[in-house]
Amino acid sequence: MEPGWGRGRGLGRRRRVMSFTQPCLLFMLQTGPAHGYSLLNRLDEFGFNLERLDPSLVYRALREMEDSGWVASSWDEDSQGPQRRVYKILPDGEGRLADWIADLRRTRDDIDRLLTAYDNQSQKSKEKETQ
Amino acid sequence: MEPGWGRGRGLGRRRRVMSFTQPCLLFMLQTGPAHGYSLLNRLDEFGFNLERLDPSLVYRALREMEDSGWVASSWDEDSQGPQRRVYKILPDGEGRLADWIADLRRTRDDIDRLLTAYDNQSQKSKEKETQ
DNA sequence: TTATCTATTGACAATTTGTCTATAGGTGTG
DNA sequence: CACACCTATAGACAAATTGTCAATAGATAA
Repeated sequence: MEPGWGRGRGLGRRRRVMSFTQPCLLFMLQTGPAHGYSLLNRLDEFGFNLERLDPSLVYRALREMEDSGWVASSWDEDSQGPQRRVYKILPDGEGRLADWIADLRRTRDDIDRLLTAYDNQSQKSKEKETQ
Repeated sequence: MEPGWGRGRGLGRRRRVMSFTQPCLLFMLQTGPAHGYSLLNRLDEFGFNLERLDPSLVYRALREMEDSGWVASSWDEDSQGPQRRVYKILPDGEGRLADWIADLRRTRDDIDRLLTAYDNQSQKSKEKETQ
């Protein structure tokens, strides 16, 4: 459905994995509504380094997903402190997530193929050495 | 060594996998010198769709890697048809490839973590349905 | 001579990321 | 109260990466 690493020329234009952030956010939202800040702080579960991750990137990703109709947000009424937006996933978002997951599976398999080839190659050179 | 998906804020700036093209090219060059066109046509082994892949992207990647000192090129003397550049990997390129492979391993593991979580979640919803 | 395949390059637009700054309410401390 | 610090979100703009298209050119086959 979505293109692979093969880009360019007419058809498939966008990269397979739009930075991994949006799929992770969508996945977290599939388990229940949450506001940006808490999502941000749970991204380390997916390999993000929270000290290096600029929060604005997460908020931007959420806004973009809202523009795309994958999530909806509203201001949380009963919250102490500064106002916060609560996001929830929409049906289109669940569909998008399913597509992304399928893409990620292919991506993982592609990476695996290279890793395996590399390991085989290294193995071969090593065997040659000890001949 | 290289940053993860976590971007922004000072330290790790570049994305982990620069589009997958360069690692694949470097890997192929590790098995022996080759010219751009033949490398291009072997990229389908790594999941690229050759019909959609714009050749200019491959040549650009090769030129960038040459600028970085990872590969070296020379014009092939004894070749029929249009002149062609033969690339070979340099020691720095082998080092860079090893780093990329390590990054890709982490990337694959990160993706795997999300896929596993997604599958578990789907499994749970299914079980709930049939209750 | 026209098309097609091999082979490479360059320019420029579009998209995605990265960085930095601004805003603002709440809490705890000296 | 002044100050630091944490929660929470947003906006502007620069930098990097990708995508698209067009140009060039030799060889070969119809």
